[in-house]
Amino acid sequence: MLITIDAESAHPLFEQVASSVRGDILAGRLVPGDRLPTARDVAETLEINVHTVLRAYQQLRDEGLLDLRRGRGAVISASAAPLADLAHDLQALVARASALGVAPATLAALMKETRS
Amino acid sequence: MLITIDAESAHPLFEQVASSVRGDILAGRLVPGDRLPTARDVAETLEINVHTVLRAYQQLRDEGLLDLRRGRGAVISASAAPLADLAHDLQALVARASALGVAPATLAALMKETRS
DNA sequence: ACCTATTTGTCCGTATGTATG
DNA sequence: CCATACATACGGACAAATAGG
Repeated sequence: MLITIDAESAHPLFEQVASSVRGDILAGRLVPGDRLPTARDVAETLEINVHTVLRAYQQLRDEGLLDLRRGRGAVISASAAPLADLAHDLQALVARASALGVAPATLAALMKETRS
Repeated sequence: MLITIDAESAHPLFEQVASSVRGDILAGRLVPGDRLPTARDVAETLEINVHTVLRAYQQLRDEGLLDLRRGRGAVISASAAPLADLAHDLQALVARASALGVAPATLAALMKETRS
């Protein structure tokens, strides 16, 4: 488990932390059940504030990728498993939308309002 | 515009603020284009911290209900665009993901990592 | 059943950055 | 150029759930 950030990046720190974990899940380096280091540990390692890490963790929780429990820590959630497969079709959709001038962010917004 | 909270409630303050605004939108008391009072004003009125209000506002933004702009304030967002065709395939993908136990929010997060 | 340490959750305060008007 | 208002980050404090002794 390696969470990395780039102080020079224009992206917010909390977003970088979330993105780093997300990438590890997509790449299969993190699988359901795996535990992330505690927010405090990550914060100390990266030399950033605990709240910044917690914000990243909570964002991932909102995305359904992380299971957070007080006193227990952060665990990759079960629903994070079949992501690699979906990622392929997702890219196709994004490409198609892009050709229509629809930005990924717009698609993402649409997606949140889509009921299955 | 009246945002109310209950100090005795077990629900978090930021959630109560978000819920209050959400209710007003659902009830039609707030329509697209309407401006919310600034976070600082709400905080002072309710005697809570600005961050607590901002957190509520940002959650509503993540839900697609609010449009936040620096220096301008918080505006109820216009309902989503047409994109009917795209929405159809989108729903199919969401349904497929759902069958795999993957939440829409997870897909939306994935999208951020997808390059077109 | 009790106590303690751990770890996330919330809230407050402060400071600085940045887009808007 | 300047005031406004959201955005991010840091710091501290206490609460609440969990796990372990």
